[in-house]
Amino acid sequence: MTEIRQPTPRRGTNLPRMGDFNLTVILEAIRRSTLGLSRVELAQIVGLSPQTISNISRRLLDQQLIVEAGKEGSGPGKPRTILRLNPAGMYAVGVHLDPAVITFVVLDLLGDVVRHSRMATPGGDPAGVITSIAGQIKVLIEESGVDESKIAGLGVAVPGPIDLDEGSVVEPPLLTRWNRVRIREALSEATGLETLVDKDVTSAAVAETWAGGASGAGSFVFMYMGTGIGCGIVLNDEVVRGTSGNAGEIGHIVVEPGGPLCDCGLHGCVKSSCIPQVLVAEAEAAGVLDGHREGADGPEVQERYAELCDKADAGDQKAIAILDKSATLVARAVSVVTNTLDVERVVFGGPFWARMSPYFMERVPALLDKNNAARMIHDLEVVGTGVGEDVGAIGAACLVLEHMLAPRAQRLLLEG
Amino acid sequence: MTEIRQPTPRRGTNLPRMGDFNLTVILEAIRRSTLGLSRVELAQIVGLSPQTISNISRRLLDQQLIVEAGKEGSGPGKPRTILRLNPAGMYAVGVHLDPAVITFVVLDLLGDVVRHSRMATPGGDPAGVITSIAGQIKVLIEESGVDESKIAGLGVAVPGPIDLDEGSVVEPPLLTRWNRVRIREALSEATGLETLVDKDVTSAAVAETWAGGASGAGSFVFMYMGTGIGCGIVLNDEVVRGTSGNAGEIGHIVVEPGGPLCDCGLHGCVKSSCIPQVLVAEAEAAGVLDGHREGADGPEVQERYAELCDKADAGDQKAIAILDKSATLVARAVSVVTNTLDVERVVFGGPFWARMSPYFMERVPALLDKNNAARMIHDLEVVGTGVGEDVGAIGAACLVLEHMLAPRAQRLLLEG
DNA sequence: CGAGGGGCATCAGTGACTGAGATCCGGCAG
DNA sequence: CTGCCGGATCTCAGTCACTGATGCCCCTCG
Repeated sequence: MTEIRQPTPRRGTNLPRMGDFNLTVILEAIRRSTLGLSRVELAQIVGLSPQTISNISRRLLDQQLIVEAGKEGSGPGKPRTILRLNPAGMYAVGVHLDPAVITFVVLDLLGDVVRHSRMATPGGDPAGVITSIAGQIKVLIEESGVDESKIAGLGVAVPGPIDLDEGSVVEPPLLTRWNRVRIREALSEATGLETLVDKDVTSAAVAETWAGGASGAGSFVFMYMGTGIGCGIVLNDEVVRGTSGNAGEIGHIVVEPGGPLCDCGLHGCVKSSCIPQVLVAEAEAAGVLDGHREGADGPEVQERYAELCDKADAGDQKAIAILDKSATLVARAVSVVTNTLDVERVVFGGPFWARMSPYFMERVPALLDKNNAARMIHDLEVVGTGVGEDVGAIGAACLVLEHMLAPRAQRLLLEG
Repeated sequence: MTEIRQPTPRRGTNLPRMGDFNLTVILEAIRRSTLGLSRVELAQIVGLSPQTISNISRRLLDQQLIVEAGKEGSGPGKPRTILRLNPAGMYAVGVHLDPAVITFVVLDLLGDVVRHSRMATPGGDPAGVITSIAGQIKVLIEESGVDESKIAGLGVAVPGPIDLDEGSVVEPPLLTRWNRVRIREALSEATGLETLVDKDVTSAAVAETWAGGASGAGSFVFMYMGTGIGCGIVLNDEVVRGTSGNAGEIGHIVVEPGGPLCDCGLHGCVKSSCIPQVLVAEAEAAGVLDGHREGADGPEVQERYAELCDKADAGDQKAIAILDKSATLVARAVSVVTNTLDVERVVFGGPFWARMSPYFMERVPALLDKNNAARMIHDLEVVGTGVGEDVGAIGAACLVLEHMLAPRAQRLLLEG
């Protein structure tokens, strides 16, 4: 128990901040519409006067963030000029540093992938790895052919725990030697790009808000199904990071009575009962998968997990049982989170999601509904993300877009 | 799985909203300072120019929300005029509808209780109960001697689940017959006061932000230890309510492997393992408490629980063991929440807290620290609330103050 | 081909914050 | 006791974002 910190009162706001904020509000409205919006529609939606909309539209057009895209005349009168996002108005680079593989993407303003690449995570010391990453980023940008002045920055998604203030990685379980490595500073210097660092699951949630379409709006939990299982949290369109950027640690929620012993001393935590590595081991023990390969790391687990899913897809009852059980267990953990936060939606995603999706979608929605404390008041949607396997890297790039262009309340406040 | 809702884009902001918001920012800064602040200090803290501070101070003085309270001259130069909250500038009425007892308070602007009263919760139909409540409110206001024009409104804290949009109570487990009762409408009509309804645990968290001093700032979880156990969540000084106002349902977090069977089908949930009723039953079974009284309702449980604590205070090892175990179990649930949200503080409170506090404060901090996923990055404070047993009712009144005077981001946005 | 209607731009007008300078207030040196 | 000085606060324009009124523009329809 430490001394209570001196509270930092919320700071005021002023005219320029207000203007910038309204600009982002309008941009978000355009972004969230599939087909673009006219100025009049925007005025209705955001509640500002048409004049203000016109002025801000002009600023956005000047900045080339939006373009006028044709007219739409339904009845009499002057047809509406449709405003649409200009995909080429801004780009961002995203890197996902995973214990097994590093993924790189260049994203345009729409959140579409312009170019991507991967490399196996080198095992050397962090400094060397960071140099490799910086090199690969340069190559990727060149290959993409994107005007460098249009690149707003670099986002980096890393496994937790992290220190958001420092921009550092703090001893993640599967990345030995990465002890308090200030990756933000290092990559910022090496690439010359404005750099943001965040946790992988948080990045995935941001990806959903930016590139995920309708399911990325409002309040939701993004369940990231990777080598580990974590969640990203978005409440009222704003991502929740927590005091130090470590929100979303759900590995020690107990989901399986009498399950395997976890390093925390309890049995049947998410971390010890439903992560892919455990399921693979279980399948090996049950004879569903042949051979026992110990010390399986990232890519190997993914392969073996795919084998397990293949068997299940082919009708192997034991394989199906393992996947079904994992769905049940994960649903219990999700219920804990959704009941704590009363969100309106759960979005599943991550590198393992595509293969497990049929088994999960069949069971999870009903289980969540059954355990939903607010069942009488509202439904709880369950959807799979539209953002694919690279959600970590895409989310990393979205961190940059979100930071620059999302209407966060924080943007209004004077900094101190 | 339902159709995805049409996203409701964030609405813009304008000049008057900005002015109102800055007013609340300044008020909050003054409120959070113990001894009052001068205009110059305010300018530094909130980041606005001294002129703006002066203008807003004048508005606040005109509204009698603050007063000039003496001068403070340390060196040469004109001494600073200290601005302080005017306790009599605004009042709010709070009601906590608990299954066992209804508590009423009148609060001043500082969050201090001006007057309070209680009544046993009548068993009749809701309409009758609501009439009684309205009557008691009238009496309380008269007795308090407060100028009615200074009463900003009425806050009502109720057990969940609730429907925030409707302002209704939706079938709480211990209040039979309260099925979708629109208590907000009913009490608003009956009393003529602006009325807000919220969940008891959320109200308790709001009480902490308003009347709890330093521990009510920043991001924290308020653990409400009542007949049931729930939590209120505050992130970055703003309370989290969830889609329908039902955030904070943690009753089904599994904390005791092989514990008692819960109605959800699992064993050892918070709800089935650590609520007072269960502990009392356990104590009876272990012979710590004599006699077995079944169907114990609210007040009786509290009495019996107090007896259990008396025994423990007197050194009864079995009683101590029961309380210690409950602390361990609750700590597990708290860890789940704090790791999910990465808050900086846990605040314990509620009607049962005072008695359990020594047993909890001895064990919980260490247990939380051990399980803190962000342990390497920051500490997790554990404190008991300064707001006493009436935290529910006080929080209810604070809902009104918070709604009118807290610098919520929501205040900036145009409504639609 | 003209009327009509809706979209959008222009032009002041309002109001909140800002910067410079004036004013006020108390302590301190002479 | 008096004048000087430093700091806090106020006065007075100035800037800028949003708003309301007005008018131009462009398309459809009769």
